[in-house]
Amino acid sequence: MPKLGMEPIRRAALVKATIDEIGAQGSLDVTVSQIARRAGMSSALAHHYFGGKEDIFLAAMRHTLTVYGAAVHGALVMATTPRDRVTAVIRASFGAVNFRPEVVSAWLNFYVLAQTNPQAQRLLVIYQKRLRSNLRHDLRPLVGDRADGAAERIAGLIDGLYLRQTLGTRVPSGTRAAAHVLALLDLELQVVT
Amino acid sequence: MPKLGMEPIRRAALVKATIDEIGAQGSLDVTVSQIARRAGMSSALAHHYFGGKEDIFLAAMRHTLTVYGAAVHGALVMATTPRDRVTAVIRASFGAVNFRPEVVSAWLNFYVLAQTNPQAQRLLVIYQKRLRSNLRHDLRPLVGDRADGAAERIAGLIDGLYLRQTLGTRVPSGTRAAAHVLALLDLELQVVT
DNA sequence: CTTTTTATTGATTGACGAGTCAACAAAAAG
DNA sequence: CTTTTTGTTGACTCGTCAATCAATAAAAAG
Repeated sequence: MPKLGMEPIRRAALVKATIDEIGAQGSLDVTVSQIARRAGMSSALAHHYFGGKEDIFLAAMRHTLTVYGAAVHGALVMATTPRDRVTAVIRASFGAVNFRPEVVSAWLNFYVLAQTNPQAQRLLVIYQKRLRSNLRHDLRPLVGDRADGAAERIAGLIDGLYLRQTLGTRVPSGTRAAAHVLALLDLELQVVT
Repeated sequence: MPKLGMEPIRRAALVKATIDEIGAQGSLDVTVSQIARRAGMSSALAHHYFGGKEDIFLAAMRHTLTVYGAAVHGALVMATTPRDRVTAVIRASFGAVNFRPEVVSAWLNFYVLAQTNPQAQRLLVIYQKRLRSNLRHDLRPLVGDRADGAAERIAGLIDGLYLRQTLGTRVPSGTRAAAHVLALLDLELQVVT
């Protein structure tokens, strides 16, 4: 009983299923069948709407990055001072939407994908550039020409805490992770020059 | 023409080949045949000396961690003051041996392996604990009860810079990466309480 | 010498997975 | 109504790969 206009629905379902499956399985070794089953359709249909497995992966990455970007953007509009803006970026990075274990696990695997897939690499590089650029921009009025280094360290620590999260030894706490980065921000602002 | 006492030689060759192959390919999707070929033997022989693929991976991880640990240890014996010791750990982390692109790429993939393999997870957790413990111990005399947070931040930044390295956009520079972490150390020590 | 132990591989098996295709169903267009 | 477009799948192909095994060869032990 084919209903019309299924394409966007199916694509969205597949993208979500892909992130969930990669996250749940903790690996890129997920079959198209698994993804399709999780999205409630046959693997043939998945191949029909996307060209192949890699295209599905890339769409899932784009979606993840978009969600992340939206969270950051949403937090930024409510911030006024430069310091508030930096804080907003940090908080958004560890917000409930982005810092869920499956999502973090998916991120890790996207880094792996980027090792072999130029498209994936491009996407991650863009994300990195944006994050640093955001931080640098708002740090400039706060610490002047130390902004570059500070942005690099804050961004690096964010990535590092994500990585740590993938080992999932303790219960995930975005709040705690954010606190670590905010402490670093304090340090950067307290500096005696 | 079988020479005797080949076992340790073959095992070592396989371990090295595994790291190289994972690094070169940027993925855990390396076949036993590829590893064996790189190590100059048949895949059957690889299976003979190790139980299976996972055992080969775990041996490669152990080796990587051992090499890293040795580098840190070697740097520590030449350091005297607490600050020198922290600096030594940081420098060793980004030393020429550990910060080669293939090795960093292998590290990334070991994190992925740890998502599904409990043994691999255990190994990485031990590495994390050791690194933090080392840092905490030497930071204590420098910053007192702020040592815990400082160690967490420094360790996190190290991991984050490793992660960044895997995207390999620019030429890898362990020196530059180390400089970032040393700058953070400066901040931690300059703090006004 | 024979027998055992160690080293080694080509060939094979068995499983699994990406991608294709023919065929069927229903809605929209004509 | 017919035809075309859109949605959907089961079955199949083709390739790959981990793991096994039988067979060969040389050294060591007896």
